[in-house]
Amino acid sequence: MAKIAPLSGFPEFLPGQRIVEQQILDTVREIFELHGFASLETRSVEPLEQLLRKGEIDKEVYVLRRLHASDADQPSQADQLGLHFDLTVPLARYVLQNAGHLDFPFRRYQIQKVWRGERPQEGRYREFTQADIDIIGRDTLAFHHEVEIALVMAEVFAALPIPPAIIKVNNRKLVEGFFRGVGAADHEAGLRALDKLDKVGSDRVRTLLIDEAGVDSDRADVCLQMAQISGSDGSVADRLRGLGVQHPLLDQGLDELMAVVTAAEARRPGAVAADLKIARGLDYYTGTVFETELAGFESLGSICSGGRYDSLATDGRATFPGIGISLGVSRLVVPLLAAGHLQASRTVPSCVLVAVGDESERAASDAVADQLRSRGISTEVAPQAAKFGKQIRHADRRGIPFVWFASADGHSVKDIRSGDQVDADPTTWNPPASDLRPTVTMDSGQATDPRDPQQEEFTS
RNA sequence: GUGGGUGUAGCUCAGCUGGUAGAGCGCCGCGUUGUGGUCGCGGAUGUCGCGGGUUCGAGUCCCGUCACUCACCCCA
Repeated sequence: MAKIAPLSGFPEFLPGQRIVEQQILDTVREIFELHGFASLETRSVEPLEQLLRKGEIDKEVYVLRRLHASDADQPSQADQLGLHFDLTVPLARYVLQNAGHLDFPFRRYQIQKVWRGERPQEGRYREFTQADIDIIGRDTLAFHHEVEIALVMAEVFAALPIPPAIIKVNNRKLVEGFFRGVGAADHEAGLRALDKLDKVGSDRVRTLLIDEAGVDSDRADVCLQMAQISGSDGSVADRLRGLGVQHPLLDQGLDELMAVVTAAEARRPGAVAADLKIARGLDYYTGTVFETELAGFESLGSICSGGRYDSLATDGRATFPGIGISLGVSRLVVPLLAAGHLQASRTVPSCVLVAVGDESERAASDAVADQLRSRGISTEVAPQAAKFGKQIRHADRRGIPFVWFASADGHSVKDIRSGDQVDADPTTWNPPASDLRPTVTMDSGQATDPRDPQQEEFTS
């Protein structure tokens, strides 16, 4: 029999892994809604023209084509449909389209698949799930939302059974002002160079700054010093000012950066830190930018990124500035599962397996199952009236904690982990609350409830 | 798109200079004739990625191809 190979970059889960992902998605959704973000789903496709605004053809967009389309009705680029590669561009289109029906500032979350036609690697996929929150204003958007957005994500990280995640913040105005202040010819090239600091080291970045960004060789070191500044208190501003670079944009960016960092530090210490080397590739960001580093998984890159965009959407009369951040659910979950750090307590939702003594007694077992289900206990009935040993094994393989035995003498339920078996009444029996649903465990033996912010510390 | 690595049982892998394919784990059965897990004994499983070539003979050598994977680029 021919083996079906997996399709690279299109991750799929086994049932137990899917349970982990679903619980994480449930937690994300719950916290987003706790903060009043409304759910939105946009279509999977946008006109190619919309996706490629500013003529960037380097974006790896998957296009959609009818199998039976003839060469004659080859659509123009304007009509061609592409799968969206993020959730921000569709949001911009949606806001313009529905501006008359929306109330501003408009707060929405969106958890959907996106597609990018890139070469896959660990943590980067061709089809993956993003969880976005954005706040969109009409003409203006108050600055405090930038703090709010970061703190909502920080709350998500605190609630998830994952290693510590730190949101790194920088500001485009600050960096641009800095590069103007040191007389760089191309501040965008400078940005890209600094972004590589962790990867290629300061010597190579110095070369890039000089060759690509046009920084004078004697000022390249000042840029490197700037890039090495990070922290979550006022010393960040002091160290930056100590470098002596002057530019109005730099001052404005620094004020904004410090406002985000100090406000976040006051409300959730340790969750957010300034880091002046982070750049963010996407070109529509105009101020605050976010990246998130997952402890022990730094090589994945950012698991959650976003920022402020002043002019992503405009209809000529009004502009719609926004602030948003996007959690790469797949980038977070797939590597943690692959490394074996996350485990579900079982591979099925079932809390109870009702044994079947003989096929002639199946109806009685079904009745027990229905009684348990009516009280919210996920229950399945044994597929065969096999030996009880096999039925217990059926439950054991799947991690189902309880097996129910019904006989003419009465009912009993066995906790197959302890082996304890007790008489029970299907109309009143309840499992311990912790067994009602599958639980997600981080590493070995540490049960964590994704909804419980008091989760265990990650140990690697 | 560019460059490197790897394809052998369900999984992880061994298989030397060519000589008819192996281990561990898992799976199935029995011991234990209707209460699993431990233990013991027994058993099943392969187009050796695919196509071609060299050879008496190819998992092994050569060519091609596909897939997976890592790095660059870029990003969640």
